[in-house]
Amino acid sequence: MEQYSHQSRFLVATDCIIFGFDGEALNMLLIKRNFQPEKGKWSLMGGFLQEEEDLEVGAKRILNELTGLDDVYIEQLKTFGRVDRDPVERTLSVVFFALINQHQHDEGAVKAHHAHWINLNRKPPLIFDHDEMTRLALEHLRYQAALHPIGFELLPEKFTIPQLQKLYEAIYNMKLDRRNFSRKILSTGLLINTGEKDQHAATKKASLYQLDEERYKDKFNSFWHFMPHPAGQN
Amino acid sequence: MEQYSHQSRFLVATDCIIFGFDGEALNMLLIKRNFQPEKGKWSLMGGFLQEEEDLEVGAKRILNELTGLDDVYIEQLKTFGRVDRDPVERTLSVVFFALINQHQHDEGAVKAHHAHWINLNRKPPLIFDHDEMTRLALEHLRYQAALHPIGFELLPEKFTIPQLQKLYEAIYNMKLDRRNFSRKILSTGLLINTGEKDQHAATKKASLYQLDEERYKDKFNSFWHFMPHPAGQN
DNA sequence: AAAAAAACGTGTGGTTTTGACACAATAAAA
DNA sequence: TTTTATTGTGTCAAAACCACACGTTTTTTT
Repeated sequence: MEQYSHQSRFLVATDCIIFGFDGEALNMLLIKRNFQPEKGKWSLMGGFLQEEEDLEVGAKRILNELTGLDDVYIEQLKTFGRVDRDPVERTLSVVFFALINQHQHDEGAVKAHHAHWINLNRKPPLIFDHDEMTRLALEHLRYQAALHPIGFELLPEKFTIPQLQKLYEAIYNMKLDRRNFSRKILSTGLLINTGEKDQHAATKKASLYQLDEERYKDKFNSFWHFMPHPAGQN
Repeated sequence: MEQYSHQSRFLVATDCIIFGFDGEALNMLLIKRNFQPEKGKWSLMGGFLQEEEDLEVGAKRILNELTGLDDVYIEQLKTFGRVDRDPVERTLSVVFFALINQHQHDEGAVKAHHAHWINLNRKPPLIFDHDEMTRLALEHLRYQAALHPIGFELLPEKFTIPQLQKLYEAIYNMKLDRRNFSRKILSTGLLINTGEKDQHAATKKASLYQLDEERYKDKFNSFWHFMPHPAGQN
């Protein structure tokens, strides 16, 4: 069959926005390009889609190449297609959104790609339309994290409630009330107290929790309001 | 510059999921293909992306071709890229999600494309991965409508609260309490009572409302809970 | 060794929001 | 003019929310 032969064909790339959390601030993994075009500038990690490769597989390939990680939380975010978004040749970019446990990645692979964890509040300008992609991803993260129990993807398997709170505070750039936050999170029934205590802590040691995987899958799409409602918003 | 010359290029299509509401049920606009492949089967409206065309422009072109409408609410939903999703040749499809006022479209254009408004509850199987696209779109509609004041896009400019409620009931396939629904919707402050009454009604005439465009834009991204919380969900 | 400091865990109370439900008002039809 | 269908407004108890207080645990300070 040759019905499509007269249609145009396009380059398709995948770019990944990789968020990580170091316990204090929200970071993203960026690379300093050592190839043309825009050599030396900051950009998202990306690559071209291969002939026989599914989109998500392509994204995971790129993620694995950079972080050494395999089981990463990713979502397809949006496809960017402005005609002139890549000065070399028109390229569509399917943008993926990834959350990883920052302390688990492969240092070597990161170094090899000239990649760095950059605090979101100190992000340099990126090439092409990567700033726009980043804005969208952050918006999406805020949206998702307010409604779904997604933050766990950024934390180690076992974590404390105060750690989780710090993560939320970093995501939204706001202070939260310790007691209300704890009550809200626990009321989801998604957390299991392991009985262990966080030995890192300098003062009173907080309990370590882990996800109840069963309930997590079940209730992922329930609606929640993890963020407080500023008075008068409704 | 020729840096990308050795990379693969792909066909890129746009498919549109077009939702409409006839006052009773939620419908989508589907076409009966009169061309190969899969001639005679039902499918979404779609078309190939053109060389110098932005993605959203392409989607709007296709929408306009089918409905005659120009200012349509659309969102990019997701890009489908399974290697074998189109049997003729690998084609990526960027799926758009459109909400239109069903009573405003161009009958002629619809007929010319062998298109029909099909009640979502009686949707026939569609070609390729269009069923999966539809599922995702419905899920997205439910998600969006539960949290954002998006339903208005499916109604005429002036509408009554009971009309809006019927729309929500159609979206979620559930009955809602009239009084609570009204209270919730009005509490958003997004509706202006025009003072007019709906002259269609057979009994007591309901007030016609319209969107407060100003506040709508401002508050679109506020969080709401338009759907009731079944007891014990949280 | 005792006191201070820091951070954690749980509780309380007033306010707001929610969901279930009742009743009066309006307009056409019988 | 009665009946019927539908709309607008109100009530109340339960639940959720937020602001805030207090006691506990562990390290640091003196």
